Amino acid sequence: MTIRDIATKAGVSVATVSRVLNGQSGYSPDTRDRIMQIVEQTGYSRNDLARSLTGKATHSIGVLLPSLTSYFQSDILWGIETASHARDLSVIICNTDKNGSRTLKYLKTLREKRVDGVIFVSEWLQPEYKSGIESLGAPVVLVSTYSPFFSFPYVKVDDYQASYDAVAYLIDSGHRRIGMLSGAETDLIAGKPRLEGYRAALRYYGIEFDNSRVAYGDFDYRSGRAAMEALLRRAPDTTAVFAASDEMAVGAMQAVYFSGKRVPEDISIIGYDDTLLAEMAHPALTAVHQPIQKIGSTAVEMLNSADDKPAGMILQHSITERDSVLKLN
Amino acid sequence: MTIRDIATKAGVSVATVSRVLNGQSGYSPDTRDRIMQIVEQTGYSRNDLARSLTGKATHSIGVLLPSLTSYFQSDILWGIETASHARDLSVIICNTDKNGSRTLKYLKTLREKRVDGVIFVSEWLQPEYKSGIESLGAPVVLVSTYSPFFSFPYVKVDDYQASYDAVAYLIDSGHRRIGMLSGAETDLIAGKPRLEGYRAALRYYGIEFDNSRVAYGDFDYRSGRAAMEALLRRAPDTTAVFAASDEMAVGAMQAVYFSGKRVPEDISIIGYDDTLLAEMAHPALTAVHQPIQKIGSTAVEMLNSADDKPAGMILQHSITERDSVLKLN
DNA sequence: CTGAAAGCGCTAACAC
DNA sequence: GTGTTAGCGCTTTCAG
Repeated sequence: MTIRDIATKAGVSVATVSRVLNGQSGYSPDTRDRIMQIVEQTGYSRNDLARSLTGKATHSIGVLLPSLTSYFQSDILWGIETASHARDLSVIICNTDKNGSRTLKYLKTLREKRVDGVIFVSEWLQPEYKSGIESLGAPVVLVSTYSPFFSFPYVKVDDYQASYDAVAYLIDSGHRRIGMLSGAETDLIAGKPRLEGYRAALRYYGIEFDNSRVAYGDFDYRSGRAAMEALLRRAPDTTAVFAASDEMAVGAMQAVYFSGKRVPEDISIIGYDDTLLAEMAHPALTAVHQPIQKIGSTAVEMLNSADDKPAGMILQHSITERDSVLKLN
Repeated sequence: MTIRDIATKAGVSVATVSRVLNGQSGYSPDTRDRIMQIVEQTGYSRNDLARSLTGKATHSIGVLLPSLTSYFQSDILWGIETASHARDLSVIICNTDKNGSRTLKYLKTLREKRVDGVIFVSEWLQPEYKSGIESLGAPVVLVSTYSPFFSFPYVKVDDYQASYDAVAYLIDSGHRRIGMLSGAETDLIAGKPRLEGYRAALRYYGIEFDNSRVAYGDFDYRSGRAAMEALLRRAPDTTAVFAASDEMAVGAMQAVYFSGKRVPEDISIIGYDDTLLAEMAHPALTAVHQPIQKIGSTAVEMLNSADDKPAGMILQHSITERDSVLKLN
């Protein structure tokens, strides 16, 4: 069943059918009704491929993300999907698995599919992606990341400031011997900035930075647990810890329990992201809150705001207080 | 840059270019090299829309799921995405939000995009979807669900048997006063069967079913917590509980803690799914294991195995023992 | 108000 | 081996 079939049945031309189907003008109410009726009866479905081929939009966007299995990624995706659906955009997911060649392949596919835009989530854009991205010929926006090589609009929170605030919160609660479970220092998005924020807060409050109080991981549960074990070993007098992600924080809790200590009585922990995990933890996790879903939906909006996109958009973070931080004062 | 452009540059016809681009036969190595070189230079990218329009596949599938934000859904999606990528299929995600009209709208879009197949994850297929699904004109497979109205192939574990085994495990561990945190009885997929499995196990071991020991929720954390609170109130002498999902189990743990009891010393808990959450829980959660990612990838395989699809595929479940169940014997 | 016709970029006979 | 040509289903001038 094509537009031509229904044109024939209605005794009009394809042009007319196309017009009514697209809500344009230039036909009598009469013919419109006749056409619509036939459309209903026959169960005609327009072919979006043909439609897009004529040079219009494809009504689909691609989302590249390093992983699917964390509440953070899921929530971002939720925000993106919801906003897209509201705009009649289909979203194609691409799990890059932090793999360069996989990413390149996705970029190729996305280009062949002529997507209307692509969103990179938590991805560090390699210079080698340049040609692949440019030839996309579509707008791109960055989520929870940014790039020094590409000047794409981004939407994220201020990692440095958020970390600073988390640590300041710990200090305000009376803690002085504060450790950190950080991402890799080479990670210029979620690693270094958060670590710097931690150091800056210590500095501001006149607390000396002690290298033995920071342990590294890669944001996931297991690495958080391992990092905390190391930290506990190296600096057992630590009374509070700032974890660079909720998952790491939960891993840290586990390590604390197994060391025979308690949270928050012996060790306070503050997380980062404020995902559902923070609520599920026991004790419930105090954490830096990111408006995750909103970050996702904002990205979609930026994709569509043709021109005058801001260079970037920094969304507000905050601290959600729960039960994992002991107030010493 | 189209196939025609590169044909001109190479001094051959579009047909020839198409042939080499698609690895068909019928051209000299010479012309092939010439063409490929021009393709490289110009950075030509084939237009998949045009390609699909000619009646071939669209190389994309749609995945409908009720939610994005649970490890279970994420893992299923991971399995689907990974298997799809290996087959050069793009996956379009559709978050139905358990909403009928949203689902119908997605079905419409998916049809307009002429997807090669669609996968329903954990969705109960409403009769009203019938025309929408049929007019898709594409194969569909069901994941972690099945349908009495539609005879689509499905892939899942045996919910009834898995639940039976979970409860039998509890009984074997010496428990007799066993409760259950169930999904709605009206949920014919993950609700009723699991509840029936629970009852069957009790029956088999000669334990009387006690209605006050079962509380209902909807598989998520909060409902699990609330259900457990109710259960604790109604049947405080319960020594073990089977939760219909890991999330509910974790919610239950929280309720237990707040009631002043401990897991597993006072109350044992066994979960269902065996997601990352089970590992993150404290104590680590013993749970019914489902091969989640494999379920996802298997679904993609079924989509592609043209004919002779099995009516359904029941994957093996097992029990992952951790620390949330106390052995009374 | 409505129709004819020229593509959009590609594939697939069918010729030579 | 290689070229011609007829679509695939739709949008969009350009004419009436």
